[in-house]
Amino acid sequence: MTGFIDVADILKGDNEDGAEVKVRGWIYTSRSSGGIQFLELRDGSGVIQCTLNKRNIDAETFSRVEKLPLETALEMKGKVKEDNRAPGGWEIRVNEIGNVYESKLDYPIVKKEQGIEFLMDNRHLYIREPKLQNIFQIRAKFLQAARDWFKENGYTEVQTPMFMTASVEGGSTLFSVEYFERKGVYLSQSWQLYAEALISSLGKIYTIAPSFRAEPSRTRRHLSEFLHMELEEPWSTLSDIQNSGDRLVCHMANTLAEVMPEKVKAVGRDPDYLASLKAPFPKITYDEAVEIVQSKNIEMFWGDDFGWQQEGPLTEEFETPFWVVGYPSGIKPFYHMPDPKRAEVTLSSDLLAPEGYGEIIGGGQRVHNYEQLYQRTLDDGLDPANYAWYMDLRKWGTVPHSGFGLGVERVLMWMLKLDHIRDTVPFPRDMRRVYP
RNA sequence: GCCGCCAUAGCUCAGCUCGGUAGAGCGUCUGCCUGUUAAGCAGUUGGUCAACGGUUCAAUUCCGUUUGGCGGCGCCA
Repeated sequence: MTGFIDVADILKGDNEDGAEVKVRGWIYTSRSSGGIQFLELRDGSGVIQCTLNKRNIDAETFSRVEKLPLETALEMKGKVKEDNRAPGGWEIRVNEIGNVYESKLDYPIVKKEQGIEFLMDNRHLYIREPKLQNIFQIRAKFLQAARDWFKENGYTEVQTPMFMTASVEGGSTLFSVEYFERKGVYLSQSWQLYAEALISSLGKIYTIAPSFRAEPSRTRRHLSEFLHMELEEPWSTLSDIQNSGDRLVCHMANTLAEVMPEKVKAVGRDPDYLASLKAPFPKITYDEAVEIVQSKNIEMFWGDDFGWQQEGPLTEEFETPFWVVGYPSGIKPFYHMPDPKRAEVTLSSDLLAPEGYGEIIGGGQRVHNYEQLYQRTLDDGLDPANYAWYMDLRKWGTVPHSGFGLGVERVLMWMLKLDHIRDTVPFPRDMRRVYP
C-alpha cells in the first residue's frame, strides 16, 4: 500500500464522508462483537476508530485481525465515515488490510488503573498513551512558539557548554563529572555566566538547553535535568527584562490556545484561559508579598525566602502569573544587582504561576560594575579568583544588562494544569529515576 | 538530606492485627456475541509472598537490616 494519510487530518474533517483512505498505525484498543469489531488505531498524529464488519470484508481477514494482539502495527484501507458513535466523531470502515507487523502477546500497559512505579518502569511503552502524545506535541509547539518570538524580536540563539568549572547557583547542587584527569568539572546549572560574556558579542541572546541540578528535591515540581530557556540582554534593566518575560510567556500561551486548543483541552486546561493571558502581568514587591503571607496568619519574617508553606497560599491570590520584585540580598546569588535606592534588596524578580504552581521564571538585573561585583562575591563567601574570566567582563565595555531563566517543564505543567512535572517530558530524570 | 508510607499472580489489590506454605477483579488463552467506548457472557491460565538475617516445631504474617519505589518538607526553574 502507498499514499497513507494522517489520522489527524481525518479527525479535522479534511476528507469527505465516504472518501476512500489509507492509514497505518498501532492498535491502541480492540473490541470484538462477533460480526463486527472495533480497533482504535494510533499513528503519530492521533487516534481513530476503525470498524471491520463481516459483511464488508472476507472472513479470513476478519478473523485474522480479530486475533491480532494490542500494539500490532498495520496498514488499512477503508471509507471515512462521520459517526457520533465513534470516539472523536469519525471512523474508518475498513475493507482491506496491508502489511501487518504483529506484536507479542501481553503488552504490559492496560486500560485499567496501573501504579506509578510500574508505569515509570515501563515508560518506554507508556509514552505511547494518547495523553502523553498530546503533551509532547504541545511541548514541541511551545518551543517553536518561543523560537518564533525570539526571532521576531531580534534575539540570536546560542549554545554554551554543559561542562563547567564554576558554579552559578549554590555549589551543593552541582553534578560532578569525571572529565579525563581533571577535578572540579560539573554539569551546567545555567548558561548565565557565559551568556553575560556573549551579549558583548551578539547583543540580545537566548538559549534552550538542559540544565542539571543535584538538589535532593522530592517534589512534584523538580527534575534533576530540565530544559532551561534563558535570555540575556545588554542595555537592559529589571523592568525591561520583565517586559520581555511577559510578552514571551503570553505569546507561547496564546499560540497553544490558537493552534491546538483541542489538545490543550484534552490534557486538562481550558484553552480560553491561555488565550486570555495578556502582558503585562501584575507586579508586587517582596515586601508586599510578605505582608500578604503574614495576613493569612502564615509565619514568615522579612528576609526569608518563600517556602512552599508561603508560596502556595500567595499564588492563590492571583489568576494569572505575577512578578515578585526586589528580593533581599541575602537570599539571592552574588551577581544580582543591589537596588541603588535600597541596598538591602536586589533588582531581582521571579514570575510565579497561579493556582499553587509557583516559580516559573527567576531573573533580574546583573551587577555590571567591577568593584561592586568583587565585593558581592566576597560577601557571598566565594573566591573571586574562581570567577576570574567572569570578573574580566566588567573591565571592558560593561553595560547594564539583565536576563532570566524559565523552566520549560514548570511552565508547561502550569499551562496544562498537570499535577506532576514528570509528564511534561518523555523520560523524566529525578533523584530516584534514571531508567529507562 | 529529613519525615511518613509501600513492596503478595503480567496489572490493581485483599490476606498479616491473633504465625500452620495463598485469594479476588482485570489481563492472557479458548469459546459465544453485528455498534463497542476501561464493552459483555462462560471457561482457562497464572505466585521462590522484594532480598538477606533473627525469633519459632513452623514465618507471606512477628522483629531487624538492605534494596527499590511513592507522598511530603527544606531548596530551586
